Amino acid sequence: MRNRNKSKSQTQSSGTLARKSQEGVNKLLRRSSRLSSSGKKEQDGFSLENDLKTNGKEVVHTMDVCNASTVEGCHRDAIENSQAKEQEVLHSMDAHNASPGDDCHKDTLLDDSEEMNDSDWEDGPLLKLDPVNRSPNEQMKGITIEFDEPSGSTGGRKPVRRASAEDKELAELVHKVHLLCLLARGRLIDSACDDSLIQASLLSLLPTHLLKISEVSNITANALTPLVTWFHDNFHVRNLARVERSFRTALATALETHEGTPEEIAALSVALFRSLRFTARFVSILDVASLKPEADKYEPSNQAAERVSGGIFSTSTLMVDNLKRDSIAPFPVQTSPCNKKDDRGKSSRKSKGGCSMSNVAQSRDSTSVNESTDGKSTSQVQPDTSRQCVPKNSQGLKRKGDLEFEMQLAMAISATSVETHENIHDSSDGNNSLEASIPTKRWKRIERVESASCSQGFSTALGSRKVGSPLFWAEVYCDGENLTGKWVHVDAVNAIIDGEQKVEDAAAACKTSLRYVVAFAGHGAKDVTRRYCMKWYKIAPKRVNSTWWDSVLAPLRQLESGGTGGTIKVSEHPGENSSLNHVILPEKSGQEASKEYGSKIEVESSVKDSFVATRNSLEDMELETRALTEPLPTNQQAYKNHALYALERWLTKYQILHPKGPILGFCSGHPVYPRSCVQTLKTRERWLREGLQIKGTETPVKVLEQSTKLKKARVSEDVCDEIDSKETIELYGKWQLEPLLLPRAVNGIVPKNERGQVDVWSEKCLPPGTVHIRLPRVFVVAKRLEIDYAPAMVGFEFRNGRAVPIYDGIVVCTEFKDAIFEAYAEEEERRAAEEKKRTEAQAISRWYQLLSSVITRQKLNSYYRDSSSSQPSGNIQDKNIETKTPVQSSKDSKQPTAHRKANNQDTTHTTSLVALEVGHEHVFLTKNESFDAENSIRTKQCECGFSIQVEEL
DNA sequence: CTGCTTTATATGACTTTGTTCGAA
DNA sequence: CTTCGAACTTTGTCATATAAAGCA
Repeated sequence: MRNRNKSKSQTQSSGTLARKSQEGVNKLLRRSSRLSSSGKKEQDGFSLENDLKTNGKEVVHTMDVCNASTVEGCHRDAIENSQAKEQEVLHSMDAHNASPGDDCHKDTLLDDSEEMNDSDWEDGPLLKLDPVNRSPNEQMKGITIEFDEPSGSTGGRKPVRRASAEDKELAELVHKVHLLCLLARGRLIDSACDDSLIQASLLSLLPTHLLKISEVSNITANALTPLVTWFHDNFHVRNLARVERSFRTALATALETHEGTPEEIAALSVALFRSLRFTARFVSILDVASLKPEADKYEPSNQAAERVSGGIFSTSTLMVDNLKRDSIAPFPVQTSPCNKKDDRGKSSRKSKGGCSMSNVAQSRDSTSVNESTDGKSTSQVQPDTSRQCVPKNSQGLKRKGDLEFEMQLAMAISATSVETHENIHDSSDGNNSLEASIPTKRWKRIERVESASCSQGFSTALGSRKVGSPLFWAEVYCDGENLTGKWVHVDAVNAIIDGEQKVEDAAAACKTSLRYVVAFAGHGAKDVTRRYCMKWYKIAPKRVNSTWWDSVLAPLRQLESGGTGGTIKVSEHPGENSSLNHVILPEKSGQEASKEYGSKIEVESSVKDSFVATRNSLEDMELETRALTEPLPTNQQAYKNHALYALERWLTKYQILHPKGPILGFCSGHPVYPRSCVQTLKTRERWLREGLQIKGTETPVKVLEQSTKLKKARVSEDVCDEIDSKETIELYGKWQLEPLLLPRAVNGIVPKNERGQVDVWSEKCLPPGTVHIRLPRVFVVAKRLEIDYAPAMVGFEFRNGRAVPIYDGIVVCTEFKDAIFEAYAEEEERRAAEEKKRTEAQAISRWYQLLSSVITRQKLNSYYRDSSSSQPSGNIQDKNIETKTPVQSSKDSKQPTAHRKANNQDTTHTTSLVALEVGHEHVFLTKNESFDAENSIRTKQCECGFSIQVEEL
């Protein structure tokens, strides 16, 4: 028996073991697949970013590159034991030696394996590929993984693996954390811009004639032009491999050398404006990790590399971080020679791209190190900047990504060249369409050249990189604009003033979306995305839940509005920043105040207060207006989830237009309604849950037909008419409702529903005059007292593919509440007493059983003297159990047995007492044990001869 | 030939009101 | 005899994402 037990438990445990290890391996596989792909990316100069999105733990690893390889190693070791999957894993790990085009193949492989784990695990190794005999050399040659498509790989290409809820949650968390980090970074930069030393140094550099600008009272955007031009001519974006201690020192260095990252240059411009007593903000696109899981999985997301090796903030400023990695990465990633070469070529190309926005200006002054690697492509656009730096690469092997990149670069350059020239001299907004058309044409031309020069075809649909995107700029408050004053976009890096409409296009050209544009000032921040984003419906789904974001920004907004008011303030009332938060009448006082302010700098502090508050609220209004006056999208799909507009055809089953109008416009013939007319409909029962009921006279506004389930019912029941009425779902809208009015409880009778119960979704669902008593077994009391009650259903449980109601307590009339509580207390007391009595009785009976068996045994022993007390039989030793059981010896049999019972697991009764001298402690060594398999009785023996028999269950 | 629209398909999310049998 | 509780079992529908086809 024991043997059987043992083997059984072994099989059981091995069963669970197998399951456990399978789970473990699956997990490892998943992780290693990520690691391997990231490992590959390291070598390609790409990134570990995907890990950020897939596994929380890996976030840690991705934070420093050096760990990654170690981790990979560990995984490898760990996986070594799992025979079946190992090969695949190793193989996929080796994939980083393969060419970059293998992404999808690899994914296919991993996905397949993941899916098969459930069913095929026990069937032995999956020899899809035969990697065992493959020599490392072969792998090093960059042989692509080939497999014979054993499963017929449905659909041919990459199997789409949908993100699970877990993935989404994780992605959202990463997104949020990233946002917070970027906000923090922005505040850091903002406060560095306030540094008086830096501001003073900037002022000292400024030519005298430009200093006068601070005396202009009603500053306009145009008035800023000479200042911005000067700044642009004197400060340049550059690749810099600096190991910066803090941003402030970085900024100081940038100031000293007149060059720095776009971030630094933009920050310097903000500092300059502030030093001239302008109200200026540092504005940044927060280029966060995607909210959707694996959204940029197939992008060659080089930006992610920056997140790892460089700062998180400078995600899209490739040049800086790539260079950094190449030159100063503390733990250079292992790269095979060929890869390395490639990598370098690529990164230099990237770095060139990073500066593209400012290339035009920089080419004037040849400090720019940004060499173009491919004369052909760029020369069309910017002949001056192209110099052959890495000619080999450009002639020889070109990969899809490179071509793509070069095209984008060219595009960006062309876009910049147009914008820059036109904007400096003329800040009107009329030439948008012209500008937009030019890059496209260029692209086409370039593409033609490229495809001609490179025999291999390529797809322009390939993932594109975020290169050279404008990410940082300044906003200066110009009182001279718009009567009331206005925040003016000033991109000193690219010498663009008042080009807020161009930001979106420029960013889009670089595949950066304006999900979050945040302005930093006064240690606070404000979301100004709406100023720059024209197509809100496109970015809205890419942003976090707005309540979360608003709550995060709320305190920062306060600071910001204080800061933007405070900067411009005259120093007479320095302590006023904190008291700026009361909003006074928005528009009128604002205009007055601005006029007053414009006339003279000495203004009364109260007026200033209102002015400041108004400035902030004016901006709010401006942004709000933009939000509400978004142009109608031209494609229908945009209306699907548009926040402002709706098309009837995109409504869901449970939606309706009420009232149906006004019609705001037409989109390919379909009338466009305001989204506010869209009402969500619910069934009577659904509304009940919210404590609402349908007004007596109302008829369902929409009736849906239910299908499959009731067709079956019809077949079985053959009662068509009745079911037909059942087959519809009657929906009602909000406007048809009134607060729930349940029949009042009268005469102690609880009004119940058709099931004889009360659905307690919330307090509102309780009929008036009743209470919900949530106590276990309380219904017994009510029944005993003959009080009318209804079981309270509180929800559903999904069991066996079926919904089962959950009951909790009862609903009774209020007047019985106290009586029930009283009776319940009594009842519980009684029950507890009974329970106690029962347990005691049970204990006594068990003692009785035990003792009588002991006595019986003893009688038998004394009767048949010859039978020995110890019965050695089988010799099975259980090494696992080594018991030292101290047994108080006593002639009274009760105590030791009790003791033994307590000390031995699974013991039901014991026998065989030998009187011993007092004080001896029995020691039961494992080697003295024996086990009778037939009766499953274990006999333990002390050195003194005392033995004890234990029946194992 | 590109880009938009439609359609098909797959998946995730959400839905949600029993029966039978055996032990106490 | 009644009562209680556990086991059984895998539901349908809608929204959404994606690919592919269709179309201008």
